[in-house]
Amino acid sequence: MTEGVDAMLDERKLAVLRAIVEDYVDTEEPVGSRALVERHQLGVSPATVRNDMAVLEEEGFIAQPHTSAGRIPTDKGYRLFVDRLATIRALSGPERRAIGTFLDGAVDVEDIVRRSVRMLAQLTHQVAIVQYPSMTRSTVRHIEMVPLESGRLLLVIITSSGRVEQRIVELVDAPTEELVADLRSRVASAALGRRLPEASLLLAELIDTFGPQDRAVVASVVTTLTEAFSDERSDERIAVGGTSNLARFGADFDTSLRPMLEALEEHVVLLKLLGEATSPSLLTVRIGSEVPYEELSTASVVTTGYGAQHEPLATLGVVGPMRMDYPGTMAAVRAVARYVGRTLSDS
Amino acid sequence: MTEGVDAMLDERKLAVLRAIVEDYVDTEEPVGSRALVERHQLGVSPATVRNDMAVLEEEGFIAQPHTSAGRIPTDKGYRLFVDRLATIRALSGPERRAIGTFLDGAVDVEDIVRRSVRMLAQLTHQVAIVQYPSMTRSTVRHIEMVPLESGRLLLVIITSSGRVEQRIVELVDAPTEELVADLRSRVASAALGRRLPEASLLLAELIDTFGPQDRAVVASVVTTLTEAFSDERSDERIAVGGTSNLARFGADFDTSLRPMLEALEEHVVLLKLLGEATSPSLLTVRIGSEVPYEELSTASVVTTGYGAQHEPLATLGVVGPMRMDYPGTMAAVRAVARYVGRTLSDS
DNA sequence: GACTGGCACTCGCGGCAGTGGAGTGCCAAC
DNA sequence: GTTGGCACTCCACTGCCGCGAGTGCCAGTC
Repeated sequence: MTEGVDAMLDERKLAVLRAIVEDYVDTEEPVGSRALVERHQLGVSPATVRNDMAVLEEEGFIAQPHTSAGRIPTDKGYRLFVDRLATIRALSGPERRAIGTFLDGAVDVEDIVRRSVRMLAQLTHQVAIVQYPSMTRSTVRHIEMVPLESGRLLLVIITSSGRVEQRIVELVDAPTEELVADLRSRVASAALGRRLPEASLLLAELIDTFGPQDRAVVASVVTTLTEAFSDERSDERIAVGGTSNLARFGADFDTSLRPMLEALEEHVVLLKLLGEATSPSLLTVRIGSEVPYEELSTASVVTTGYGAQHEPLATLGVVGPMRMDYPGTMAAVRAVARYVGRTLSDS
Repeated sequence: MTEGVDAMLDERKLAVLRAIVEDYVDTEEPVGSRALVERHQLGVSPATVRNDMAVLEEEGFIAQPHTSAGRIPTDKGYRLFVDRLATIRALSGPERRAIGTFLDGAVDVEDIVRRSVRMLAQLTHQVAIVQYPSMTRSTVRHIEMVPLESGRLLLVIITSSGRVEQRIVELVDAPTEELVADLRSRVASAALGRRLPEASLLLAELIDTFGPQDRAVVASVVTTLTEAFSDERSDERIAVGGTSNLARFGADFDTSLRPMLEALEEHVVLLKLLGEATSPSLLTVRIGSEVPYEELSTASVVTTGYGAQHEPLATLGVVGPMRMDYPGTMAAVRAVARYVGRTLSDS
């Protein structure tokens, strides 16, 4: 496939494609052969460029909206551009510093997510989506177990993603102090540092290691913990920002923007979208028809996982028009993901 | 003022105004005299209606987009309609049941707010805004105080709004069991059932009632509780839904919708908007220029407080085009507020 | 005096033809 | 392989015209 492209398209044709993508992203208008040679140092005449364009069109990388118009890139054209022609532009120093200082001010997970959505939308001028750190992919950092009055037991779980959950277990009769102490230490050694699903499994095995008279208590506690671990609600949560940037689509509101706004409110759809990225930790770019949702098939989606050292906790990214500044957007998404990951593991 | 209106406008002119508002809301088009007499039983001819319309226009209740067009209501016209001509239409049985069952499924405050935003947007086909229950306006329902190992003390606070907060106090040396028991009961009697700011004051007074050797401990605990009580972050939070209903504005995207979308993302602005309602517990309707924000001055805002028995915890409402179904919207907002209040105090 | 039918007038909107210009494809020449 | 030239296409824009909805006014009627 790649050889095919190389055989078909020489260096200059690729340069023409790159120039077309760049100009079109810039001007939002179909770009013609004359404008191309004027704005770029291609060293050839418009006529030559026209010949190249004819080939590029035949191969499906560019298209004409109508006969007497310039060319615009197709999905396939953008794909080639992203894969082989674009270099991810590093963010400017001020931009990087802005991300850092803005995220450093965050006080908790909620705040980090909100700030990063805002940051991402601002940097890319597109719609930003940030998934809350996933419970199932984070690890158990701390478990507190405190007897309250009248046989109730308070459980507090702190995860590596900074989330704090508390549960209260109602027990038929109050456990002895020794039992609680024993349970506490055994639960700790079974769960601490482990991923939530794994911890659940180990905790389940714990029940049988207790004497029969204690099993009822242990079972309730374990069940409650397991429930808290697998609490899907926290995996379902998502923050969206910068929807006013939908204006960049420039299209007709009712036919194009409205369905998108609706899709963006359907967090279930967005979660699937984020979850379907090919590689959870790498930067994924899906362009136009590659986006697996009808409503967003005129858009492109740039996502990446975030979290500590290649252990993605969740995904974030942006949704924007196919005609977007891919190098800049990819750089911004990657940078924000890194900072968020760092901020989360620091706190 | 009211006498002025009554003197100026007889019964039929008011009926004409009502008919114009209703038809315009329905059809989205300027309404002419012929259409009016056809759709309503006014018992007079178009010519007569035209005379009435001329008076209504002179008084500023209706206007013509251009000479040869029908009339549309002005801000002032809608105001009169809402104040004197509209009767709040009760919701249908199925609608009411839908609210009830949908909100009953909620598991916590977060969920209640999310569900009510969705519900409100769906019922009104407008942009729904729900403020999270205010900490400062809710009361202390329960305080748990549990000594942990190594001189740490776990505090759990449950408020009337269903919110659960926990804090851990680090103490230089571990308090005796008696002290904790004493503190627990005195804190409870000072704070339980009281509003958070009030409770803070009473707790502060508590410090001096303890012996000097215990004051350091008591002071730390009270400080932590007070901090938790006045946690402003929870007062700042807001949920927005149904933004795709902005399509109902039908106006040009860039000039009108875009600024609105931006305003709706500025939760600070929205919080002010909700906070500025004339009466916190009553239904407030602000129309067009009455809305205190430039970006939303082509919109109307319907809000009301919610919470248990006339003790508003926070505010919710909708933002929609001036041309909205006021009776229906007002009914929906009021109904959802009631159900949310009930659900919160139940849980 | 209030209401009505008739009538002239206004003005936005949709359809239509004409024009200009941007851009192309092709071809012959270098 | 590249280039300049040229004929061709087709969209965007403009001005024009006729239609129809709606009005305001006036004279006539109950």
